[in-house]
Amino acid sequence: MARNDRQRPATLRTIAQAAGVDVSTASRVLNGSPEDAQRAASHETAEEIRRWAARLDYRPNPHATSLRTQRSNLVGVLVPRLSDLVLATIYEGIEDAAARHGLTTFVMNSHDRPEQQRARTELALSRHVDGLVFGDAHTGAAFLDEIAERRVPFVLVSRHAGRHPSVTCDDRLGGRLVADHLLALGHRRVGVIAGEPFASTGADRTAGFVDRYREAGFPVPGSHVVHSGFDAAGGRAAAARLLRHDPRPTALFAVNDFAAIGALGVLRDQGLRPGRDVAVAGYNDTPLAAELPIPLTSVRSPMREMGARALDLLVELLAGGTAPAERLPPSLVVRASTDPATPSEDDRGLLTAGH
Amino acid sequence: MARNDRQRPATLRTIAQAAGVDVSTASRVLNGSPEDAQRAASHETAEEIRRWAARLDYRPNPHATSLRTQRSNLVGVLVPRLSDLVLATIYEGIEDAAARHGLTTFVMNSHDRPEQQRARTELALSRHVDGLVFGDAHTGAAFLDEIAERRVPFVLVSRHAGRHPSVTCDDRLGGRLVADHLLALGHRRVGVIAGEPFASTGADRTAGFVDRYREAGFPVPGSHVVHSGFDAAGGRAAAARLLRHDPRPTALFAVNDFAAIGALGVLRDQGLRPGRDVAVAGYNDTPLAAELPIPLTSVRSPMREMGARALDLLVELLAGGTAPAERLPPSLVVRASTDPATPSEDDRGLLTAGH
DNA sequence: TTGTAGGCGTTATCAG
DNA sequence: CTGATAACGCCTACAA
Repeated sequence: MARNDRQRPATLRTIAQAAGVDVSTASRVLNGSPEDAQRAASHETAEEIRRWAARLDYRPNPHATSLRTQRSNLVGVLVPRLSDLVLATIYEGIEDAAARHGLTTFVMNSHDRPEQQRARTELALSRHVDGLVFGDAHTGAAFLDEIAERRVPFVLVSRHAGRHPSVTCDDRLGGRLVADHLLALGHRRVGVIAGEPFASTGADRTAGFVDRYREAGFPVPGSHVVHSGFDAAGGRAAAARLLRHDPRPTALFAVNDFAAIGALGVLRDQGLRPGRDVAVAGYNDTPLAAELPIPLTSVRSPMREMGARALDLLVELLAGGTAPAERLPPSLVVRASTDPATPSEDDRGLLTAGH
Repeated sequence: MARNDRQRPATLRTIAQAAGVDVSTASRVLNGSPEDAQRAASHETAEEIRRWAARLDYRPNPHATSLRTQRSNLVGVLVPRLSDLVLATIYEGIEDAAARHGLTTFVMNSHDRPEQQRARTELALSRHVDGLVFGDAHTGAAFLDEIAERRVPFVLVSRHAGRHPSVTCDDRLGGRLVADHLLALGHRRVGVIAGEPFASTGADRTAGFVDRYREAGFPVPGSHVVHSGFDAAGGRAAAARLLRHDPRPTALFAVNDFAAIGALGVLRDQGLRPGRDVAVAGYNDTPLAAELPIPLTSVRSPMREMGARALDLLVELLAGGTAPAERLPPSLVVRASTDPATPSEDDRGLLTAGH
């Protein structure tokens, strides 16, 4: 009893023989353009071919096609880590769009480590991908320039770097929205949990926020801008540092919801009430933001859309077109962590402000 | 200026010509087994070939190899949704293991919808994957049986179904651990937020929990077991229903951390203090569990390991071997949401009890 | 409208 | 030990 009796898939030859035509006719009918199909065979025989294809469960062998056409229809995607909800969501957008274009994507984690970015990229290249999407760009790193020089088509998503094509959220604007909101609530002494310095997301959100405060006449001192990991632990450490200032800030802006959650933890540990004693705002409007015991004010960024757009851009690039940088608009969602008056039971997340 | 000047990658022929040997020799040296390489050429020429390969940045074209060998080294992975932290983490484990085995994986979301499971699986099959990993198995669905009948190698992960090979957490045990804990704390009237009925995870966790309570002489009435989505919204709805009972349960077991977070929200909205008025326990020990304002008691399940093991099993299957079902052990992590005495600042998550 | 032939890059087989 | 040759499945230029 052979266990390996998974039958070989039908090939064009199989179909052609069954339908009594030659291989090229079958090919034109099944895999060619609609017009090709029309010209290739009479309606009658075309139908016959299609019937056989269906019956024999024919599917073109993509490896043969790739070999022949020099296109793999494969796209490599690099993210810091897929277990980061933000990047998982962006990837869902990428994957959706890829499916629409008949492309297959595969993701890899780089953990934001340069040597892993290199290694994973080389791995993707060795799979002969048609192009790449990077969700883990580091500003100022030479790596992407090198890839670009090798004429490998790619698009950045979420973070931008250099003049490479990218799809991002308008993070400066997002930072400004938070600043506007906190200013309106009367906060003058604020701290920023700024994320990793190499990520444009954190840098831009911080810059937009700080700019607005400076314009308003309340410049944020450097001591009140603290870099951090993008996770709760990072947020916790940064918040602890910021709260050591005396007088302490009355509001904290974390460039990321998870960091904000860490900050909330620190407040609780110190017996401070988020939203009353210290306001806290996050970024990305992660589904959890609305669900927290004290719902979190956050900037909503169009994560799925960013992913989808990035892949669309890549497709244009692959078609020989050109890809501009795109910035998608954010919007502020006000909740109780900055504004205790905000109703929290029924209309979670429905109260949005923003442009 | 052609924009399409991405140069064609070097092929075996290129290398062979450069090194002054024939193609098959180059092939044996570069892509054959180490012994093959030894036999194929003198150490001298072998080195020469390797040097050229490195210089010309040669990488075997995987499409050609697949075509020739009838193996794609591709594995399709199906999950309900990748933006679910649990599945993203499992997938990271899968991807790690796949890389170790020289396999490429690609993930797709099925949203737990049967028609999408079918469609995505067919898509994977049309990519000529060597095998599949399903993270979205539905108990009692005929779908997997059909796939098995077609002799497509696959392994289930996280959820089991039928007698198909699977790698899961020992969810019954996990449920028992929670029951043990709540019983020890004196809870006699408890409610279960049971997850989706088609997922073995929720069903087993519930069963283990309920069994233990029955054994202890406090059977959980059916009215106190409520199905729910695996997200916060689902948990919120279920918790609201459970808390309508009079007298109300003194403890809630949610088969999933996100559902537990939803339950925490409901408690807050009703002015009840988690851990004091009503105990809440979750499952999976998501990184967030420890970070919540009131840290969440949860069952730690080895998510990455499950993913990695599942892929290892698939590899065995592909090698013609056999794959038993595996259940990995869970462990309970006690925190303030069930036991207010639990210290919460310093040693979050370090206090584990376990099987 | 239909058919033929060659080649994409690799590997396996067979002959020297 | 080395080298030629065929074939994996598909696509397409060219011929009939």
